[in-house]
Amino acid sequence: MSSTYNHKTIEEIIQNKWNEENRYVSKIDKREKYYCLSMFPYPSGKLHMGHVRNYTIGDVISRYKRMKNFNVFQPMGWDAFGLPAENAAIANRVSPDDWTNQNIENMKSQLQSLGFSYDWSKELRTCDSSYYKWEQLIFKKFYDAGLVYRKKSMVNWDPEDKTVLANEQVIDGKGWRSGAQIEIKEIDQWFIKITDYADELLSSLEELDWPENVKLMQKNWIGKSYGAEIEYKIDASKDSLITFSTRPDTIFGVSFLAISPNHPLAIKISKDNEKISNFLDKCKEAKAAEADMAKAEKLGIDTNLRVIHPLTGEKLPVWIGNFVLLDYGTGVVMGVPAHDSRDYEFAKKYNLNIKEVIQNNEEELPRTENGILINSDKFNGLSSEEGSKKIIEELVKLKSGKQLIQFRLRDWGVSRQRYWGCPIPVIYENGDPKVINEKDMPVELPKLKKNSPPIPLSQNEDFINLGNNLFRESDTFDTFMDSSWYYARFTSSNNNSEIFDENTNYWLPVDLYIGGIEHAILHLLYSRFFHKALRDIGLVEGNEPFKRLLTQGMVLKDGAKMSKSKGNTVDPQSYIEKYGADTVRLYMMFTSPPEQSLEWSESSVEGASRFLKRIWSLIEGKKYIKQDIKFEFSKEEIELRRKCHATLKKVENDYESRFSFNTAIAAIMELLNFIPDEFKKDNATDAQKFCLNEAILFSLKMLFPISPHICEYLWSSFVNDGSCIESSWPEYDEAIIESDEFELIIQVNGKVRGKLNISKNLDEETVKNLSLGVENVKNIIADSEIKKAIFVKDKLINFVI
RNA sequence: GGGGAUGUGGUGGAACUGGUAGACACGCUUGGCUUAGAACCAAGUGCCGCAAGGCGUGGGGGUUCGACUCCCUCCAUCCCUACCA
Repeated sequence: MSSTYNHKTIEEIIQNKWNEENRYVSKIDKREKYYCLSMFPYPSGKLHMGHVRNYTIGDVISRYKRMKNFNVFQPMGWDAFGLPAENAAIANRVSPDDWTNQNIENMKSQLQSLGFSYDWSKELRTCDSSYYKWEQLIFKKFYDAGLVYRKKSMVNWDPEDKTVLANEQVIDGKGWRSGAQIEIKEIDQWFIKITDYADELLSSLEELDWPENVKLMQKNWIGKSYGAEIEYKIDASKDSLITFSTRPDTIFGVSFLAISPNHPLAIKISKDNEKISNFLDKCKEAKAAEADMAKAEKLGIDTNLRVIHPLTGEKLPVWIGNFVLLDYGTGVVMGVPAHDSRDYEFAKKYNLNIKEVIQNNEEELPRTENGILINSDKFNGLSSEEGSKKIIEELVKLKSGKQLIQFRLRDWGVSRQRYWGCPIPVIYENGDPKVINEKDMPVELPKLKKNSPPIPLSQNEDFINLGNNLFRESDTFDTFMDSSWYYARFTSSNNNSEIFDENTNYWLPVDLYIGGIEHAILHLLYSRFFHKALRDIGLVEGNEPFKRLLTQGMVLKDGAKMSKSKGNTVDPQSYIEKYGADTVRLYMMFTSPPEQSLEWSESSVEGASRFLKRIWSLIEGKKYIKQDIKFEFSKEEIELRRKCHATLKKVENDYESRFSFNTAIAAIMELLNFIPDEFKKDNATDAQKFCLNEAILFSLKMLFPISPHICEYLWSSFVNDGSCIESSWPEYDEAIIESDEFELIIQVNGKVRGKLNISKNLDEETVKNLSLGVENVKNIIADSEIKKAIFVKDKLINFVI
C-alpha cells in the first residue's frame, strides 16, 4: 500500500510548487511585518556547514512567522568583494569577477536546493555597481557631514611584493607568499569618525533585544572610561608629554613614562641617536595585530629625557615601549609598576623604581584593585575614588591636568590598497583630494585584461591618471563598508533611481538578525554606526538597524572553527544529495541549540533521516476525515490529547521566545512516540482516529518550519482540501492541557525517596500523611525525629531528619 | 595580554524561576525478521555493587532543607582583538 520515502522526488515537487506560486515574494500589505535577515555570505565557492546552520535558523523562524500570519520578508544576497577572490585569481588565473560570479551561481543553487524561502527578487551583490554606486554616494554624504578625514596609519608592508598585507597574510612576521620580513609602514588613509557616535553606540545598546554577552562585548569594545589627562613637563625644555590615566589615584606611584615607538617625539630623537633608531626599526618588525602585539615580549629603551612629576617635582625617566599604542589615548603611558601588571613586568625587566601607593587586601604586587592611598602626601588615607577626585582637583589648580572621558574605540580606517573592492570616489587635483559629484557616480572598478593577475588600482595607470594633473584615488573600501548597510538596501534593491524608498521605511528595522557570534563586535558595531549616521543625514528612520539578534555558535570540526582558510570544512552538498534538504535541516536544528557551538558529527544525520521515515510511514496513505467532537474520551485518549496540546504549547514557546529548536523537535518526537499502537490500526475506533488525526495535524504543522518539503507533501495528501499548510498554525486548548492530578516528589534530606500520584490543591497536612504512608519513605525515616518538612504545593515535600 | 563564552553518560544534548539529573536522539548489548547482511521491530543501557545501597553535572571550597543552576577559587577548550569575512 504505502510507498517508501523518496526525498529527491518530494523535494523537487514541493520546490516547483513554491516557485509556481511565487510564494516568497514579499510586498507591503496590511498584516504586521516581520523582516527576518540572515547575514549574507561571502561567495567563497561552496556553502559550508556554518551557512547551512545559519540559514536554516532564519528559514525556520520565517516559516513559523508566516504560519502565524505575519508579512515576512526574507531576502538573500552576496558580500561579494574581498581578498579570497584576488587570491583565487592569482592561483587559478581566473578574474575575480568571473570567479565570484561562478561561486554565486553555485551557492545560489545550493541555497535553493535546501528549500530556503527567500525573496530572490530582491537579491543583491555588493560587487555590482548598481549597489556600490550608492555606497559611494553615502561616502560623499558622510564627507559632507564632516565624518570623513585623512590620517596616516600603519599597514603591514611586504617589501618584496610591494603590497600591503592583511593581518591574516602575515605569518610569523613574514609575508605568506614572498616570505619576506614584513615592515610596519605608515601611509595616508581614509577614516570615518565612528567615535563621534561612541556615546550613542554605548547608550542605545540598552534598547536592543540582543544577547547580553554581545551587548557586553560591544560595551567593552567601545570602552568608555573616566580618568584624567595629566601633563608632564620635559626637563630643560618647553615641551611636555600628556598622558591619559584611568587611575589618577596612583599618581604618586609613577616611576616612568613610556611612549609609543610611533610617537613624534620618539621619531624626533631617533634622528640623531643610533641606538634608538635601531630600536624603532626593530619595533617595525612586529605584526600590527593587537593580539600579537600583546603577546610579544615587552621591550623598551631609555630616551634619557626626563620629565617632572607635576605633584612631587621628581624627575622621571621617559622610555620608549613597544607595547604602547599611538592610536589609544595620547600614545603616552604613565608607568605605575606597583599597581599595573604590565608596568610591573616592564619595571622588573629594566630595574625601574616600584613605589607602593595603594593598600588593599591583595598581598602581592602588583596590587591592581582599588584601595586606600598611602605614600601619597596629603592624600593618604583616602579611598581610590575619593583620591582620584581630589588629585584631579589639585592638578586642575596647578594647571597640570584635567578630568577627561576617554573611549577605547578608535576611528574606522576604511582604506584598502587592493583591487577587488569598491573604488573610493575621490579625485586628487594637485594632490588635494575632492570627493566626486553624485552625477559622476558610480566610479566603476576597471575590468582586468584577460589572464592578468589583479593589480592594485595604484598600479593601474589607465584608471588613476586622468591627465591635467588629475589623479583618481587608488584605495578601495574596507569590505565592512559593503556589509554595513546591505540590510537597508535589500528593501529597495530594484530601485535604480533612489537609494531607498517607501519600502525601506515599511520593512526597517530588521526584526530578527541572525549570524555568527564571530561578528559580535566589528560588523554589528559598524552597521549600528551606519544606521545612526544615515539617520542623521535623513536617509533612514529609527535609531537601530537590528531590533533583535540571534548569534549562532561556530560549527566546529575537530574542535576548531570550520573555515575556508583552515581547510577543515565538511561539504554539505553530499549530505543534501544523500539524505535530502529536510534531513540536513532537521539534523542541524536537532543537534545543538543555536547559540552554542556545534561539533560536527557524522553519525547523527542517520537518526534524523530515520525520524522522517517514521513520520512518512505513519502518515503516508492515510486520509483525514473531519469529525465533530462528540466522543466520551477514554483515559488513554484524554492523555494523548493532553500530550498533543501540551506539546503544541511547548513548541510554540520554543520557537517564539527561546529559539530552542532542539527541544521543540524532541517534544514532537515524544508526542509521536506517545501514540498507542491501536490508534494507528485500520480498525481503531472513531474516537481513537480523531485523536490520532489531531496528533498528525499538529505534528506536521509543528515540524513544517524545520522540514518543510516532507510536511507539506504529507499534509496536502492527508488533508487534500486545497488549503495551504503555511498559513495555519494551530491553537492549543489550555483546558485540555490542565490535569487535576500530579506526581508528588517525596524527599528525605533532599534525596528523592518516593513518588505519588495525587490530586492537586491538597493541603500540607494531607500530603504529609499520604507521604509518610509510602513504604520506602516509612523505612528510611523509621524512628528518626522529623525536624521539619518543606512543602512546595503541587510539587514536592521534603522531610528533614 | 585584554574582552566574551563553554565544560553534564561511550557521543550530541535535556533539566526554561534553586525543587525528580541524564528528556529526545546517536552508539552499544540482547532478541525478532532474514540463507546472510542492510533496513525495520521489541527490550535494555550513568558509574560501582549479587543486593541493600552508595557515588555522580571540569577540580577544590562555600551558601541552602535542597545546587547542573547562586557565590569564591583553580583548570581546560573555543570565539573576537580593529586589514579573513
